[in-house]
Amino acid sequence: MKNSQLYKGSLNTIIMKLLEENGRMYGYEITQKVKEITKGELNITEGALYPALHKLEAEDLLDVEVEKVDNRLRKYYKLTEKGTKETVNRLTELEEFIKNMQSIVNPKLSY
Amino acid sequence: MKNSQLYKGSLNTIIMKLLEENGRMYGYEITQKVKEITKGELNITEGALYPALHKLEAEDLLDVEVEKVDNRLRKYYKLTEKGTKETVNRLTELEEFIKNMQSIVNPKLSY
DNA sequence: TTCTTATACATTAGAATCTTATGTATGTTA
DNA sequence: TAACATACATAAGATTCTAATGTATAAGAA
Repeated sequence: MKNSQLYKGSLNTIIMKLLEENGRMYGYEITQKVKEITKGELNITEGALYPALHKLEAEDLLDVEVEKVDNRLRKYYKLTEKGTKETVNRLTELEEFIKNMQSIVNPKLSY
Repeated sequence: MKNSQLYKGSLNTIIMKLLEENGRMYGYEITQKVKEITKGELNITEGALYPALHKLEAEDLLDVEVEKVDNRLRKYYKLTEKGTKETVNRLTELEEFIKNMQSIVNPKLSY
């Protein structure tokens, strides 16, 4: 499936929100969770996901713990303290973004 | 003002929706309209706007008419027939996108 | 009168984010 | 035994943007 260009720029916020909600998750789990929530409409590709996780970790927003489950490697990510604080900002930004887009799409209702 | 990364990918949809709403508009007018609707929160830069307009025109989604008003050049853009049809798709995509993002941000309300 | 701000177009270098393709490895199911 | 699922990763190239710069006219302030 091809994702709309609209999703560009929203991946970091999605990752951080899911981690806030679920405590800790590994990469593959995130892709499956997003697929489930959006009923298959949004598929996060590995080429987008893994670099994003690495960058968030480098920015000290995520911590990682490596575990071996069923003889397979898993990297569990969770929000750092800094990441938890930043998630609040990102979610506020997302709400503002959605509100603004709705104002543009449905001007009668909003201004 | 710095726009959130979230807006990345949404400019084409914004332009097309405004043209659907207002018949025809010129570039500068679009930037002012968006600023007004979003109460100053979203500022479209020229470096984003003009290439986007040129691309939409090249894709046969927009038509352009050049006029001189008060001794200043204006390029009025309007949707082509193809552009009008495509706008419906883009707006549907935007609604799906917003719905999906809300499902992720507010799981209790939506799944 | 000169400087700033507003109007109106445009391009370009570089950044950020993504897709598509490819690679490695293990486990499960047809 | 072949396909699919799980689980990580990178890399080339595309797309979309920001920030900077450029041209030109008009209006308003110092």
